[in-house]
Amino acid sequence: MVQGHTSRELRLDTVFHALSDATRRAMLRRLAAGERKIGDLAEPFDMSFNAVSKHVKVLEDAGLILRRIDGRAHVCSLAPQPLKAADDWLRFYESFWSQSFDALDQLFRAQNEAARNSGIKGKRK
Amino acid sequence: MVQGHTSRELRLDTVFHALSDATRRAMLRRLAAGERKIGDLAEPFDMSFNAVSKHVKVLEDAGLILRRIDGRAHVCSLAPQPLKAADDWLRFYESFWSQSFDALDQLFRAQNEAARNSGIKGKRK
DNA sequence: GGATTATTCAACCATCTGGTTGATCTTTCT
DNA sequence: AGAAAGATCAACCAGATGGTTGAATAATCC
Repeated sequence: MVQGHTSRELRLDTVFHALSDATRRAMLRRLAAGERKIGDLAEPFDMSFNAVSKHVKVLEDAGLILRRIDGRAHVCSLAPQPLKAADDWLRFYESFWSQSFDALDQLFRAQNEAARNSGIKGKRK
Repeated sequence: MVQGHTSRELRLDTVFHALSDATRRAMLRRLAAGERKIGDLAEPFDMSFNAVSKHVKVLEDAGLILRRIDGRAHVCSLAPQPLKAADDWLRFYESFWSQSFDALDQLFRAQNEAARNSGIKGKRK
């Protein structure tokens, strides 16, 4: 019964979910170059304007973009803080991937860790 | 018609999706301490063993864990490479979040960038 | 005022998601 | 051999997701 479900966890849920779609990631890349109105964001994609509008909403709900209304146009800009939150979570694992151990090394290492930590089912059969 | 959909894109889709669930993130944290059999992974959570088994499959399909079969137990270990791929994607934005600019600074900056970069559809018709 | 532009909202649809239960399979214990 | 343990598979379900179309709203152009 761990299941903390802090608001920070919920936030990470929505941020990672927003990032799990290539269309939305491409939009963020585009916004890194500067503000874009939604129509401009839609232009490169082979889907309806409405579909793009929905993607923008997902990004907005995740806090990844800000929307400024300028006349009849909605202008979007990048809001990078949630990306930092996601990166903070990921960087916990930096030591694992930076050690360039291959699958076997990793297996060995993990086995050692398991033996030290749990001690339980060290050997079987 | 951008829509590259390289296999690397597909990979990021599945990795970010796998990370978008707090239960799965907790499992990865647990595996960072060493190998665990699926039953051990299931123990902290208030859900059926089968539900946990499905989560493990999602992580496995995303390449985030390896599974080794040991007698009747399936032993999981962390496979950190896809986490690095996700981090690589995220770090592109490091300059944005590290500059601690607030929303207004960012707006200003993005506007300048937009003026310099696009120029294209500044006005049409 | 009327047309056009930029966008949202609402309804619909197929598929995916995260959970459940029940049956099955293999391995280990006694 | 039979029971228990560890896990998968299959079917089912409610709700979310990603797309569509059509209608409505608000701002700008003529």
